Amino acid sequence: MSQAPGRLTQRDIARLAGVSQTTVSLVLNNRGEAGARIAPETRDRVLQVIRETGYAADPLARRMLNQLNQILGVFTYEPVFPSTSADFYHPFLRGIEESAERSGCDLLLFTSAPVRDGQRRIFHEDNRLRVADGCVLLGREIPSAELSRLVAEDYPFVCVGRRDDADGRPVPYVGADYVNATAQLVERARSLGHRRFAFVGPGTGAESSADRLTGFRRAAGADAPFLSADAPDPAERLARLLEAGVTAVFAEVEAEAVALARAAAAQGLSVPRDLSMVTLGDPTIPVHSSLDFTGFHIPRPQMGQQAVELLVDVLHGQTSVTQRLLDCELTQGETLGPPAA
Amino acid sequence: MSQAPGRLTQRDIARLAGVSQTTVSLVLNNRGEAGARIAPETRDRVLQVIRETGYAADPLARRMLNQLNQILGVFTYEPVFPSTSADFYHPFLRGIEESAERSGCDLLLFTSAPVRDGQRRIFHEDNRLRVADGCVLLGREIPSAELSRLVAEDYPFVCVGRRDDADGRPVPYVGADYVNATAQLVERARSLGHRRFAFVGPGTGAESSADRLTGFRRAAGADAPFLSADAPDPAERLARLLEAGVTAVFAEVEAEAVALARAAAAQGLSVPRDLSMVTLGDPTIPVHSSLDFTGFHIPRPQMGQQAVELLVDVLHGQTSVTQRLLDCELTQGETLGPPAA
DNA sequence: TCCCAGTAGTAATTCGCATTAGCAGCTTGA
DNA sequence: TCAAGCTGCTAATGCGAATTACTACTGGGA
Repeated sequence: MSQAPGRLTQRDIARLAGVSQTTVSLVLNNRGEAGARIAPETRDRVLQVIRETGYAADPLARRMLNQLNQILGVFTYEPVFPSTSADFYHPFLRGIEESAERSGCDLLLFTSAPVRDGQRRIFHEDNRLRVADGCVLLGREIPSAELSRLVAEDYPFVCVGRRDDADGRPVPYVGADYVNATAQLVERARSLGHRRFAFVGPGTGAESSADRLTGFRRAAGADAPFLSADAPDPAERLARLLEAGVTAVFAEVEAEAVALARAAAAQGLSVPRDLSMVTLGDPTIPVHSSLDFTGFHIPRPQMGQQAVELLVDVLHGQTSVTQRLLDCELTQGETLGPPAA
Repeated sequence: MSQAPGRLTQRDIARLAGVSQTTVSLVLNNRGEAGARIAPETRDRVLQVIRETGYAADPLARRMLNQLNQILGVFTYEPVFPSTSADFYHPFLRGIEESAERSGCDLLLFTSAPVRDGQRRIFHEDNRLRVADGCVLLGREIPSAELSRLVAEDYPFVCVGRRDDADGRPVPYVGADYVNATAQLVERARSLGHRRFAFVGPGTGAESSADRLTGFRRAAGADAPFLSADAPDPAERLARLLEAGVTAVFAEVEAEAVALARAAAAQGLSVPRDLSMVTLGDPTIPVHSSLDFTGFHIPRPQMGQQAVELLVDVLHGQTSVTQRLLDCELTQGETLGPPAA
């Protein structure tokens, strides 16, 4: 019915060049020279028509035959261009874009995925994942059901951020080594003389949360206090920490660190003189604070970049290692100092 | 490669239910009741098998039939996710994304377009424009040669931002009415008592520049001073304006307004007491300034949104009006006041 | 003169699904 | 009794591109 006005097909090209559709296809796919049993003269004629018309193969038709289209999908669990959290997601996307450009691929944003229960879902009636050759997945938390299904269907994809196995099968990813970065920060605190550490934050749910807690526990000991930030009042949380004799606090979220620091200031305590404070990664939500926190940087652009590179390798069957962890750079900051004597 | 091994097809379902593929298709598509001449018994049997197997139609195959791929291209003349200028382009893209989501389309970013002469080009060897059903074009300045070719090829596209005709043929766009917004600001200044106005900025090149100058001239008179910001020294430009007796300056670019204001302050002049200053649109480059400029807002998200809507309409042959101008909202600000007596 | 090999192209088929045309078998109606 | 009209299903076709199988032609050697 709704006839696409100008969609050109190989038949059109064939007609214009006075050859068969097969010939057009051969010209396009044996571009090199090997095995192409097409006279140079003919090939040039066909290519000329293609150039003049700007013909490009229908990606759907090609995917029907399991061909690659140089199209990489990008699936985000939040809108790509939001006002909030833009600052956080952007660097990943910048890396993705950069890498896609280098490998000559176009990026397909799956904006068609409808939001359900406040989240986008990959799998829905009419999911168009297969339009892309493969897909990069971006999101703090990715429902494991979706991951399982992707793995089960053998769909080529790479997550940005480490992921747990899905149904016992490894999930391809390029992640940041939060475990190690967190552990290193604890060690740094220890070498400054701290002995009582505490972790404040969710610590569960997303892998990124769990990894930070894991790193903390590894270095601080399994019995070090772990405070989920549920308690409504920062002052109360601070009080509990001080009661426990904690001298160095590791906050998963920068916002929490800021809240605690403020509560401390309200009590006349100063950071880091009376209490050291470390944040575990770049803020997801922009926070206003004059404090230059000690912590680490997440190598976001690199993660995006390498995710695309890995995906391309996977698509070309050029790799068997599908999981990469990148180091985080520790930042000096000014919120970690020796404990009060 | 990416074909899931055990992927079910209607043929499989048909075999399992002991019917033909056609029947399966009919059962699935005439679900309602109209025209479906399938015995309830048969239909139930088919549905049963579908339920048991979890079969889902391949969306690619479906889309093959109704000619539209639901892929909208987005061509930007700069990278989409840069660190600089992100603030300016983002709102457009947010609108585009939002609208694409609503119309169930995916967005294809043409990251594969190579950069030549410091700019991306649509048309290059092997351009993949036609992979998408149509395309949204984003950029301050779009080479008219490219526009001409798009129009000539009858390729469905919509520009964000007004564009001049290409080779005498109208270019589809959703733009902002800079002419009117600028003229209104001049009128506002006039009603405050100003009589000598000046326009500072390129004023030519991109349509967006030209439109502002046009609006300015329309309201201020063709002989009002127009200063291209070429002169290297802001102080010098300021001097020239004051010499000419100008009391209200209309700066195309916020950065220029800031520079002039600074130069004025250096001479002990204050804005708006000694000199009124108006900026014509949101800053393209973030500028640090404590001044809250009088000017207007560009309805960027709306422009992006409507560009997609228009494109979709064009693709469905549902519209003949392919040019839209949106109003800009004037901002009060504090840099426009009555002229010094 | 005939056969084999090589060259340059085309017809036919495939992917998974929707749609159209059509084919049996069973009522009706006159 | 037979054409006309249903009912319930299937064969055939098409979407656009890739691939396989095949054909038509040209030379060269014996």
